[in-house]
Amino acid sequence: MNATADRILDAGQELIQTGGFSAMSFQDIASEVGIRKPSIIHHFATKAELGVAIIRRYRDTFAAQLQQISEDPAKSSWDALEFYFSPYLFLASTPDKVCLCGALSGEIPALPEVMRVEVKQFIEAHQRWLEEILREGAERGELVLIDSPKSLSRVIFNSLQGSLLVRRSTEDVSQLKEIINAMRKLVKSESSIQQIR
Amino acid sequence: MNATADRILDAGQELIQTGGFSAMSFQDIASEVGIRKPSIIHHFATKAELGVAIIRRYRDTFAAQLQQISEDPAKSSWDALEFYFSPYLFLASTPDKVCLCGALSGEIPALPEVMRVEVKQFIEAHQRWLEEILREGAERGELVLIDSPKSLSRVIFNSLQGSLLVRRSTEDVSQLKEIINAMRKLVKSESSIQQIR
DNA sequence: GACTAACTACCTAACGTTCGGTAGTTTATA
DNA sequence: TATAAACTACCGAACGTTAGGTAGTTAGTC
Repeated sequence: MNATADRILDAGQELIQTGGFSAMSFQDIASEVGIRKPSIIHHFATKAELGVAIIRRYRDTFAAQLQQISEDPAKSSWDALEFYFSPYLFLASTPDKVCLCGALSGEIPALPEVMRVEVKQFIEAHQRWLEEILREGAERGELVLIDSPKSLSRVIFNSLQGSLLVRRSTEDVSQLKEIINAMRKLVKSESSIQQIR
Repeated sequence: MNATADRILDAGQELIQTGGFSAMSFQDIASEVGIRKPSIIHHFATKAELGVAIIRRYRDTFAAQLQQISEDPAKSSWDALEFYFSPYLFLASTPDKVCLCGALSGEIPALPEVMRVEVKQFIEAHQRWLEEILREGAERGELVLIDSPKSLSRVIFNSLQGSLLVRRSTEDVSQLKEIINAMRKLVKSESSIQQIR
């Protein structure tokens, strides 16, 4: 059984990923957790503070997993890339969940300043990490890139975020899988000499 | 001098593209247009109705431009593609404007049902159009695709939407230009045999 | 008895929306 | 052609609801 603070974070994150930060209310969280609205304020003084706590927890968890993969010599660049894809594939299987940073990026203008810097750092970390995987993979000959690691990492990250975003409108679950397959081709040597139709 | 209804649509669209539909209030629009809040209701009975009108106008304008290009025999697939990129490049030059359908996709769960179907149709139209350009370009030998027209159109559309979204966090204006350059490479023959580092 | 976690009750501000009404213009009819 | 009816564009005031947040109080634990 989790502590109340954790359950508040869980419920809050879920609500942000499904409906956004603005649409998430203390009342929603309270109903979900089974406590009263002001009890949340007891744990997180303001909505902004709660938002920051949710981002930091998510980012730290993710960063720890990424580092673990990076440091494991048995894991190839392919493994790292597939690991990076896995949470997106999970999100694609849900009806309307998106990546936390994608959800928050969409409403940056409405966010308090303290949260904006957190989101920015989170996204930059993602892109740096992806770029590093691609660079290493290319150096070790495991990947053959069709463009520079920096450009490709931007393409991959932005397409994934875009797919999750757009899927909520189209309700087309397969689109993200399609994108990921396309991304796999972009870092594989075969596709770069094969010309399709 | 535009009619009041048009000026309401203009102000509303601007507000959605910079801050989102939820954050847009009748009061904001009224202040911008220079009328009082209830006067907006005289032209658009509900916020949802206003939202629908904004999407339809945007979509119709865009569709007309696209059709014009498609029917012009002097325009190549390249021209059509570059035309498709141009509004994104314009948006990238603004501080925080995103594509209307991107902005709305991000808050689909918060939108009234009547607006959701409009957004969905809009996005599907975009993707169909892009796919058609790619297919024709490949058939006429003007483009050499690294993947199927359908997959590639998804990659292009989602990357563009994702870039606009993410740019608001990173404040990195160059990223969208970078993406568009990468997209150009994906449909050019040279890049598909050239392997970069 | 101090501290923590939860509670009830309440606040202010903002939201979309409704209501009743005022000008000014257009249309229909006697 | 004068007059009445209807319509267009807008307004101020208020509604019910919801939001984030505050104050003060109670129950349980070390």
